[in-house]
Amino acid sequence: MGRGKIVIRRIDNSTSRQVTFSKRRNGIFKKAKELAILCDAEVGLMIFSSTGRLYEYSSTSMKSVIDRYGKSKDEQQAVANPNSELKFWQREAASLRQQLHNLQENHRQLMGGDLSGLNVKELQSLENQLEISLRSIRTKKGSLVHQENMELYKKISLIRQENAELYKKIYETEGPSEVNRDSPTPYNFAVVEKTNVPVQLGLSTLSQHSDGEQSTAPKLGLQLNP
Amino acid sequence: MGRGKIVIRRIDNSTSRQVTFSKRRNGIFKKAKELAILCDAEVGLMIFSSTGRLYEYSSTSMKSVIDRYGKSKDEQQAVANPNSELKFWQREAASLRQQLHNLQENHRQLMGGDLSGLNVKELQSLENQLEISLRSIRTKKGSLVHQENMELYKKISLIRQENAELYKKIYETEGPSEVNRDSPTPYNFAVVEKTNVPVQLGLSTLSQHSDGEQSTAPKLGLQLNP
DNA sequence: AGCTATTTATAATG
DNA sequence: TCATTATAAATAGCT
Repeated sequence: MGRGKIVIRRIDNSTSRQVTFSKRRNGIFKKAKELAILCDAEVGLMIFSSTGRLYEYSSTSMKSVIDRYGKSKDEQQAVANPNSELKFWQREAASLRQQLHNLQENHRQLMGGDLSGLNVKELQSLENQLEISLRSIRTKKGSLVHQENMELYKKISLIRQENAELYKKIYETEGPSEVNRDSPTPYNFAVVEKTNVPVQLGLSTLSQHSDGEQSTAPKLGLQLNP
Repeated sequence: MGRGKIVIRRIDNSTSRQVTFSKRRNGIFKKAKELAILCDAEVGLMIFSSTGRLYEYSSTSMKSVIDRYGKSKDEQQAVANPNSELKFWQREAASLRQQLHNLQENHRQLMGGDLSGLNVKELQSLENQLEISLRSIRTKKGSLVHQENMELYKKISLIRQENAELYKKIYETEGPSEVNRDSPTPYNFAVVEKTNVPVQLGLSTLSQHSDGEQSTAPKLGLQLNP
């Protein structure tokens, strides 16, 4: 795959050999990564250049790959080792790995992955499950947003109260001047009643939204920030 | 480098994944051999398939490569120690158990379980994920139901045709009597046109239902059962 | 397991 | 080393 065909034998010219090494090393690393991802494989690749330098790639970690390699080789030799504790742990790991694999498969399917091989009934059940999940998530989110808003209102109320007291101070020391005119209501109670109106709106909006666009809900709290 | 371009992501279909694995494994082994020869490099390549099978290549010997790797990394490989193997498996089991636990937690959360400890943003993300899943499930279900209906209509058409032929026989043997009056149209073609009307309705209903109550959809097929 | 239309890797070159 | 490009090689999608 180049301008000309080459024979696979050692490249004599040292410079060309280096250049080719660099290019092909990148190529094979890319291939290794693709294989690992596409085929869900664990890959370990070690390359020592002719100058002795190490280049490595592993889809997980080289230690894991080498350990697994050693283990795999031991199993292949199948030297009937009567060490029951070792066998116990090996079986334990195999069982756990199986469970993990099953759950991963389930999870992948759930997250919109591979739906082939499911019939209408199974799809209906999946759909129902997801709908139940969605409902409880939305409920939870709604109450969280509500709580968040409540805290924000409380905060606002406190700040307004503080303001009111500051105005009161100014009023007491300077007399009833124009300072009061273009300013918010200095009375805390009235302010609280005012700010409570959007709270009710926010709540009813949330419960209506159980099936549609809801990403605007969190903004309710933010809009009230000074 | 194939009939079509592909995205590098896990291949969902298990059979295709196996086929691709086999092809690409051969490809990468060839590349590794060529690199070793062309560039006078020492190469070690270990690949574990998703089913756990080991495939390996090394230009010298895997032991040599791993030893050299260990030296190069200034790490000692204690795999030879039989006691450490036990520890390895214990660690392996612990790690797998942890992964399993995490995934189970995730799964439970997803299936409408314990949502405490999640903030609004996380809940929103979960909600979005579930909505995507729901959409793809509904699409899949819709097409399955449609297919089912099509088969039922075909069946009905065949039965009506049979009926028509029976009527024809009666007509031919008994002459044009009253038998025909309170009975369905004996002509097959007309019947097929009639039964086609609900097909169109069913289809448009399905596509409109992408966001709302859809559990009635499967009944469309059932209502037509004799 | 083959077969090709395509994509991808890379040898040669600037 | 870097970029370009003509060409060889790999392989995705089929059968």
